[in-house]
Amino acid sequence: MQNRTDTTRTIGEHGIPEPTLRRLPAYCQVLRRLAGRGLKQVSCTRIGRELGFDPTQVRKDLALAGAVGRPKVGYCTEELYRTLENFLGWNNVEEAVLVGVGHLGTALLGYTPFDRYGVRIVAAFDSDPEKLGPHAHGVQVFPQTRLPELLRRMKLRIGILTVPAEAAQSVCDLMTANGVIAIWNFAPIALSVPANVIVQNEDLFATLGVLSSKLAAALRTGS
Amino acid sequence: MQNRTDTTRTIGEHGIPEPTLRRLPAYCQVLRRLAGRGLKQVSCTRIGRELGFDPTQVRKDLALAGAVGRPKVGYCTEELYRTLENFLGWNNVEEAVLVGVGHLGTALLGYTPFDRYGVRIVAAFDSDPEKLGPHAHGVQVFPQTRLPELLRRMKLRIGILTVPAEAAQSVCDLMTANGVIAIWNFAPIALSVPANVIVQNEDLFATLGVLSSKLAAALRTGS
DNA sequence: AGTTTCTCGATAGATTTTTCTCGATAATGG
DNA sequence: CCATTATCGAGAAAAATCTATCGAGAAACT
Ligand SMILES: NC(=O)c1ccc[n+]([C@@H]2O[C@H](COP(=O)([O-])OP(=O)(O)OC[C@H]3O[C@@H](n4cnc5c(N)ncnc54)[C@H](O)[C@@H]3O)[C@@H](O)[C@H]2O)c1
Ligand SMILES: NC(=O)c1ccc[n+]([C@@H]2O[C@H](COP(=O)([O-])OP(=O)(O)OC[C@H]3O[C@@H](n4cnc5c(N)ncnc54)[C@H](O)[C@@H]3O)[C@@H](O)[C@H]2O)c1
Repeated sequence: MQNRTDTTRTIGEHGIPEPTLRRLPAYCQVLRRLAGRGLKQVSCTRIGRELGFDPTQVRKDLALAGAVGRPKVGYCTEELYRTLENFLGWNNVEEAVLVGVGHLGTALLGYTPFDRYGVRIVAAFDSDPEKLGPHAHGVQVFPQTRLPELLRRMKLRIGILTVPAEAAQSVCDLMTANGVIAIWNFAPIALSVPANVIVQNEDLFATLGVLSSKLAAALRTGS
Repeated sequence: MQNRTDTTRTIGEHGIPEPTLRRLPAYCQVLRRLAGRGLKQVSCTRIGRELGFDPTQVRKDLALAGAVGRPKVGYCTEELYRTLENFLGWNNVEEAVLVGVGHLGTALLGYTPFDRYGVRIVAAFDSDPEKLGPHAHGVQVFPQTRLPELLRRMKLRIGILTVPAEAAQSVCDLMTANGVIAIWNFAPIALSVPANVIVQNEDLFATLGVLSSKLAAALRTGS
């Protein structure tokens, strides 16, 4: 089909389709569950049924992540899980910083099984003096003013951003200026960052938008 | 291209591509911001620049949502905003129920500007007696046992699910059995529901997976 | 042992989504 | 008034993604 001079451009280093990438965590969860039930072998058909995905798609996704299976048998549950975990970078946990200990930030700080997902929050910051002090799981909340100093000292590379939208860009700048190269952004705003920095927006309202527009459509049609 | 007997099947009633649907809320946010600055007219180029999207894509998205603009001028900011809001169903706010007043549920209950996004949480439920009573914004937390009764009485159609994964399916069943037809699910598990029920999963770990695998790839390559 | 059945892996086909190109239109500035 | 420029709208092309098909291997059953 496409015989330009240089195909295989996109598949440079981590050139996995993003939709695939977004499905991998779901596979991990299913595998953990099935492994917990003592299932040694697992097939794409099975995984697909659990998640409502097409088996062929599952197979393709797993292949892209580097998994290999055997005909009739499927994949070894444990091995497949480790392959995915390794691919996602979840086997060696990265330490992370969280800025903005409000409603959402507190919820994230309180979420225990985060290190299962490759991230451990080791420090938090807030500009509000009332938020300071030790928090859940012994994570300390520091005053925002100490962010540059501590960030440099601790060499944290992942930043979680849960401040109001107005403050997001300036906090983001502060993070990137002090060594953060990957940002998980919960503020509903597009951040502008240096070229080498990775930003992933957790856009809750995108999901809500899909939900409510589908609902609106269903109500128009249905009754 | 496709001259089957019945084309225009997919474009039945709400046949907008889902990626488009997911971008619409972002356009709303930008428009709100720009309108706040007194901007009467706005172009796709401008919106695209704010969000890092391709202008053509913005134009196509807006067209799909039913917006019309004028050459050289662009769109009327206010009118465009209302068009999108109307398309998303965010102009008439739906009342919603939240089940699971834990870390995440509390954060959502505490989020003031939800009604700007078409949803108002009017009741919450939890199986833990300690969580009962009045909560932020006067939302009452009821015991889980009263869910069927109150759900039927209040005729709520949107359910927000923030219970642990193990409990998610049973709570979901309870919701759908009592009139809920749209579920915003935060539990990391695939729900099975009757055919007419809409489920949107807010899969936080999908985003985190993309982030960490990109970071892992960058670290492998870069340094 | 032979047959059946289930599954992976690869390839090709279909569909969806994004990007590009073009002409028409309206404001702006000489 | 006319050239210029910015913009929408529509349609085509390109790219990405998803789905279907087929062959071969491995286990289970007869
Ligand atoms: N709570 C939710 O359910 C929810 C849902 C969707 C999106 N969000 C988004 O998440 C972000 C946080 O929401 P929230 O409800 O937790 O808000 P919040 O107001 O409860 O918390 C924000 C926190 O950030 C702190 N902060 C403000 N400016 C700061 C600065 N410059 N440096 C450091 N800390 C600063 C505040 O002191 C506060 O503790 C917002 O952008 C919001 O739009 C929240
Ligand atoms: N907190 C986070 O940052 C976070 C992040 C990602 C995903 N999640 C997911 O969101 C969900 C909630 O997380 P959380 O941290 O708020 O958990 P949590 O344990 O703090 O809260 C769960 C709440 O649900 C209630 N509950 C349990 N079973 C119930 C039942 N059958 N009926 C009614 N209520 C019941 C509990 O009493 C508790 O109040 C989980 O599925 C979790 O995996 C949370």
